[in-house]
Amino acid sequence: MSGERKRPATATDVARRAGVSQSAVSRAFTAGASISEETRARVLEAARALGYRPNAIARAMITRRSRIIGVAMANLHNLFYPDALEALSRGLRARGYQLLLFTPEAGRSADPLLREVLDWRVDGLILASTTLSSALAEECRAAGIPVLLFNRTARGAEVSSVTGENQRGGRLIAEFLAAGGHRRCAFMAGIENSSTSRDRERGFAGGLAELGHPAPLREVGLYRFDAAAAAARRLLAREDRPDAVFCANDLMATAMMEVARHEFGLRIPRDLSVVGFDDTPVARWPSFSLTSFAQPLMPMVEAAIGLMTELIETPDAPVRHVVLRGELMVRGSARVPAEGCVSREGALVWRAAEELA
Amino acid sequence: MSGERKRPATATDVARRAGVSQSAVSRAFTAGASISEETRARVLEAARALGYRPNAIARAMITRRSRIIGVAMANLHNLFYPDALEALSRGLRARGYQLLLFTPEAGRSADPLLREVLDWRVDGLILASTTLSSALAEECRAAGIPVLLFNRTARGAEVSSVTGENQRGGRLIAEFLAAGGHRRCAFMAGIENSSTSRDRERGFAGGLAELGHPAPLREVGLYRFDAAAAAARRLLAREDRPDAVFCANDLMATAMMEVARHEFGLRIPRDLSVVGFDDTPVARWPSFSLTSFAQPLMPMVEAAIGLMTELIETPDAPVRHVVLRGELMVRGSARVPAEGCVSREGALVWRAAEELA
DNA sequence: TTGAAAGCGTTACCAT
DNA sequence: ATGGTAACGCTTTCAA
Repeated sequence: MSGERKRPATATDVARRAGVSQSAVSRAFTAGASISEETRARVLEAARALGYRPNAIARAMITRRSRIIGVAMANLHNLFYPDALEALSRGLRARGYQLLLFTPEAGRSADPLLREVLDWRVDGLILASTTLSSALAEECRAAGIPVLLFNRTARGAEVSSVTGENQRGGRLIAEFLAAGGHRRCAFMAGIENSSTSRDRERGFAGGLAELGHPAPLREVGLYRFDAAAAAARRLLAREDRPDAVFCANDLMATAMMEVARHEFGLRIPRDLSVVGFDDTPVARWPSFSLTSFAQPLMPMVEAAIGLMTELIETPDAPVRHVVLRGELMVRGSARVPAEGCVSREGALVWRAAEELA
Repeated sequence: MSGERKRPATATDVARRAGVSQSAVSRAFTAGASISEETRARVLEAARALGYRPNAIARAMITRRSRIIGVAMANLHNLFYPDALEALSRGLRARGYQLLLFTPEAGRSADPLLREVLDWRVDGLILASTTLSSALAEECRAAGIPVLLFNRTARGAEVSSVTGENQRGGRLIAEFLAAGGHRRCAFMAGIENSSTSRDRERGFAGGLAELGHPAPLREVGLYRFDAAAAAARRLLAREDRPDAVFCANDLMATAMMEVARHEFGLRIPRDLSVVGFDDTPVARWPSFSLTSFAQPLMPMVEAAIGLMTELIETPDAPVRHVVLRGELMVRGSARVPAEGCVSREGALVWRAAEELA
């Protein structure tokens, strides 16, 4: 026989059992509250006996702080994101926050989802795969709900963000490929209107231009394996096939390598150099040994959590853009220039031109 | 100047503006409530003007149903899980539930985390990477909170679950490798005390035994790339090196292949056959072309959501164990037996012995 | 330090 | 169909 669904004990139940007021129970569970050691002990004992734990919903109701952070994340097949999510989850929880997850679809607007999340009066919003509509951004601002973009920036720049050096990364890769003697570079874009893809491309194309190279060929891989494989086929079938490709993330870079080797019989890096972005675990697999720009994942997550808690505690904190330094991890998927690389902690890293000055 | 953090409009605000009672506002937002079309329209108009949306926290408080499902998931670098998480998130939201994520650490008990999640009076718990302590399982049962294990089972079997055919999968792989003429099989375990690894191993070892094969060699790869690579080195350095390895997930299988090829110079499948489990996207990459047992991810997620909603709505629903059929996708990483494979939807699939009868 | 009482923003149950 | 009122379980005054 089951069905004895007893409703959870409340503070009043505990109060009765401990012979104190319900307020006392509340105080016993509030750090730094004014309560004698003796009554607190009595309360805690009674609570233990009844299996009492304060109802977070009621607490959120009265304090008007939910201690919930809404997190938007999609594109989870790009391993950068699951890792980020796991770290965010742990970090938020360590600071007493819950993580309410929502996963916007690539194509459509995230606004309806966002609204549902806002219904929970979340204390903050971390968006890792969507940008806000400006209408919703304004709504959040007016409601005093901090919004933080993770690994993206907004066009209007009126929302705080934490990112890696997308543009500098692209520029470094341009330098690196140029130094490697490549003459016909290509860029494989991710999702066209994402700030990450745009910034990486801007840095790359800008860097090539400065070095007197022609503008790179260009295809779109949507940050997905299949789309990237199709883009790779188009790129490699051209008369003027590129001798180097920078793919806007590692997943697309692996697709590029797979197609180049198995469908076009190319040898990497002899016939084609491939560079990725994010330095996800697959980049270290021997089959790929992918040269890739490493974003500092854990520092980014730490910064995001720190900034978010600051935004929550300081309502009028100004919009901030935190950019964290990364570096180009040099491996075997792209020709290595004769000089310009340095060894760091057992790994090879491309030394930026500006550092040489 | 900002800082005008106006608190969100309440039902009372809307009522005042619309010239109705606060109860009317509530009814306007409750499907099937007894309210005239006219007042509803007036209310909705006022609500729109004020940007009002019902406070989910207050609603949860009074209805005693949070419409939140707690989801435990870790091991996100195994791509099976991010995909499952994304699907769970979408499916739950489509049914009006929020997803509260928590990510237990591999080693330590999930109980403390679970407690925090229960503080939110979640309507249900889906555990994809942890098993409950029996104490907590009992607590949940008493409190009437449905618990569902996803891709795992509990020892005591007193908790409902949704899984693929782990044991049958292991058995099929044994048959497949035996039919391929292999004589020295090995098994690479995942996390030792996980039901998935145990069941896959039981099926595999049992199948081999029935076919008169010796017990497989055995190493532990913890479901992780690095640990699996280390295990692979131990396995391949042996005098009696195996000629076939079944790895309990795809990630470990790729590690196995990488080590075999790049450190031992082995050719796959000529020198070594490798079989994985989960049929994650990487299995289709040409470099691996991994033979792998496909778990039906989307049906599993659908079943989980369906079962969970049923458990929520039917308090005394009995414990159920849903097992969903999968199949062994045959590719190039393991020797293909002369017969026994059939083509299905353009892919090659191993036909189970029991189907031949 | 303690208890009583007033909310927090809803839904649900009454009457009307 | 509508409005008044009592919860829901807690935190936070305010007196004592």
